[in-house]
Amino acid sequence: MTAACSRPFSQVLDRLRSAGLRPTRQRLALARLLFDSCDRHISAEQLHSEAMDNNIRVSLATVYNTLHQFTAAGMLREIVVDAGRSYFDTNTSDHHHFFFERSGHLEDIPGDMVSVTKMPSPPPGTHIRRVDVIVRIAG
Amino acid sequence: MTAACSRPFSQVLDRLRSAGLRPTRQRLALARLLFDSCDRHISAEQLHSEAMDNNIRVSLATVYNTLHQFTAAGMLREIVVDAGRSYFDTNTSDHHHFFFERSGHLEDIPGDMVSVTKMPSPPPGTHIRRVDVIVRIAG
DNA sequence: GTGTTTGCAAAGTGTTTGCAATTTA
DNA sequence: TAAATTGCAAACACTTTGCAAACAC
Repeated sequence: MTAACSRPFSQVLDRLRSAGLRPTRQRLALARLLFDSCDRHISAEQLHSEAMDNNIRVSLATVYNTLHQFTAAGMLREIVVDAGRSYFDTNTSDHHHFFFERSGHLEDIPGDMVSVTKMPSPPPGTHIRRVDVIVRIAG
Repeated sequence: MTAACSRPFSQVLDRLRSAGLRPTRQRLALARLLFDSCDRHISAEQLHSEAMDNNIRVSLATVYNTLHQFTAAGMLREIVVDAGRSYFDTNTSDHHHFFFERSGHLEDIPGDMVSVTKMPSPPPGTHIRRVDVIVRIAG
């Protein structure tokens, strides 16, 4: 039943602890939904209704809080492809995305499939936090 | 008075006509604000208040409509960096962006400063509409 | 005149917030 | 018990919509 790339329960617990987050019922249940399968790109509303489907009582506000807390803890990465909706990616390693405009669906592109060269340097005192590449697919 | 890279009035008119858009007072005034200087990254609210400052009477709804019509006509490009706010870029040539997270400010990166290699092909029947590279600057 | 465009205010969307009640350590 | 967390509903910011009045051709 456990998907090939699920994260062990203990690892999730450790991540929560080291982020100073108590392992509450809601956070554990959401973590299970998020990390029991691979490479999910999920919105808050989607995760909330998935929780409902699994009889996990959790409010939408808590889903938002939890997604942001997990993101701050490095367990998720936020992706913005489209004004007015955020997706959260369970794959936090270096990679990029196809965005299928027709369906709104996201798909990973491995980090080594893209190379960015000759980047101008950022102003002194600042640094590059991340480079997002979004390949927009139409049709 | 005219900035170095402004677009001639006649070109704007032709673009509007070929998109089937009547050159109304509002559209012409907004076009002037947008294209009289170079490489602007502007939100609907910003353009609306700029119009107010210049005594151009135009409603926010019309600013939104106009920005979308200009985008459909290829005169603008929409950029999404951040859920809940769209920017419109007056530079429609091939290029990418620095996004300064602290200030919310955008800056162009010339297209030839970035190279994307070995891209996986999109599914049959679809095509790549655009590749967006956003370099997120923190600090 | 005829069809397009506009402005307004209302509705819609996704997200955040304030605070009392609950839960955790 | 003290501090963190939750749920709810209300507030929010941005965007879109519906429709009558104004406008372009």
